[in-house]
Amino acid sequence: MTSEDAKPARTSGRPATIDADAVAGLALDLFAQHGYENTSMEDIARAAGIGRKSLYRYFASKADLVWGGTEPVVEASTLAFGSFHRQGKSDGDVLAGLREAAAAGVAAIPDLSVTRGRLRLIAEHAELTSRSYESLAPQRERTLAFLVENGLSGSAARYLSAAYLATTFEAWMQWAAGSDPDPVPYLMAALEVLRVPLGKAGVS
Amino acid sequence: MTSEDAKPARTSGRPATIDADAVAGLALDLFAQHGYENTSMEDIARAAGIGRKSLYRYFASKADLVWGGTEPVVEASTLAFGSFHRQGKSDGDVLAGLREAAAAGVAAIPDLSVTRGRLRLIAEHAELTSRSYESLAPQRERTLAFLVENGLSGSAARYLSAAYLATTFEAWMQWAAGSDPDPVPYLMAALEVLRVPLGKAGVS
DNA sequence: CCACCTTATGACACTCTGTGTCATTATGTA
DNA sequence: TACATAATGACACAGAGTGTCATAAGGTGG
Repeated sequence: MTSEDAKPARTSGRPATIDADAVAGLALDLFAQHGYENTSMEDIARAAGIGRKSLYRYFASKADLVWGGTEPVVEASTLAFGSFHRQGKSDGDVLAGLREAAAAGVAAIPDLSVTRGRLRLIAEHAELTSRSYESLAPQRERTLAFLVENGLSGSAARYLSAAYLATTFEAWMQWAAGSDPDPVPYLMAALEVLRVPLGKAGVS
Repeated sequence: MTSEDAKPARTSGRPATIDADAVAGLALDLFAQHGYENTSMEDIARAAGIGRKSLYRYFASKADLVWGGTEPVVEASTLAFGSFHRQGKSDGDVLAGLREAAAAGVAAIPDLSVTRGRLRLIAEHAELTSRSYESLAPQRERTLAFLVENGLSGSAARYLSAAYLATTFEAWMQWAAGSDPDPVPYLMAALEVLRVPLGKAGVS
């Protein structure tokens, strides 16, 4: 999400002058100040000193301004899946892998208070809460792949990954609603409701 | 959702001339024929022979035309929770209650093929899939209440109900994607990934 | 130092969703 | 027949999101 990585360092052409992260932060401020629906994309663009169309070039939708910052968490969870597998624990409890992934996501967040603000904003607006399904789609795929790699059948993996996404999201929301500094206990409690169905090793 | 119940039988005033169910059915036909996003509310209104504003009086949003028909399922599940409790099995496995509720929802559907079409449409459009969070909100509350009444702690109930909603939704989507007539096996398989966390009876 | 090329930028116009207002119409009741 | 009630739709509006296109700005090669 940060504006400097990913981009393969172009050799020519006009360089970007807009700092996407700064604009997103500014938008969050405006949302906190005037309310989400009372702040139009036009308002945000004007406050950022850019055109509305330019704003849309960096953020595909208004919701992206809020959800955009969650991508690093997904990325970190993905990496945790990778290392879990490589450590050769794959014959063990895949739930341990899910726990590790959830905790790794937490560790990837530089400033939890910003995340709390973001999640509270999401909780307050159904339009944003709904977006969780789409925003977590990459994580759903990664989780599914991890579970299948570790011996679960396709359908069991699908249901377990759906449950994993839903419970961890709910855990984050519960954490955000309160004032506890550490979200990990919430995540661990949430994952307590999951189990690996019997006869998991159907393949290979 | 049907246009005749719920309404407390007014004593005077002009009676409604619009059949909401018929309009929703017509909209589904148009969506199937021209695609969801290629069909505007204006198109639907025109095809139904009514004004766009009147259409919005019956359906708060375009998504409601698709999701509206799922309310009976939620209602039936709710009733199943009630009877489960009254049968005095509440000291037993609450997961059995969830299974009963899921199955009861299936039994409440008059024509499964219509539901399959609806769910396929939902699956194809992220905009509609997202809506599941909002559309299932009543069911989330009912499930939460059921679990709490049966001795789960607030947080465990919250996580379990989130997982219940997510897995059953995923089960419905899996069923809709295929051609099996009965969704129940999908639902039962999905619920296999759930468990009641230890120390559930923390209250009362 | 200049020409060129690539890309960011924003002005303009447009469609569609969703909402609010308000006059009109139709129907059952007194 | 008058009245109250509620459905209906015409009109107008804000805002999200998209497409097109001319222009500006900086780097690269001559």
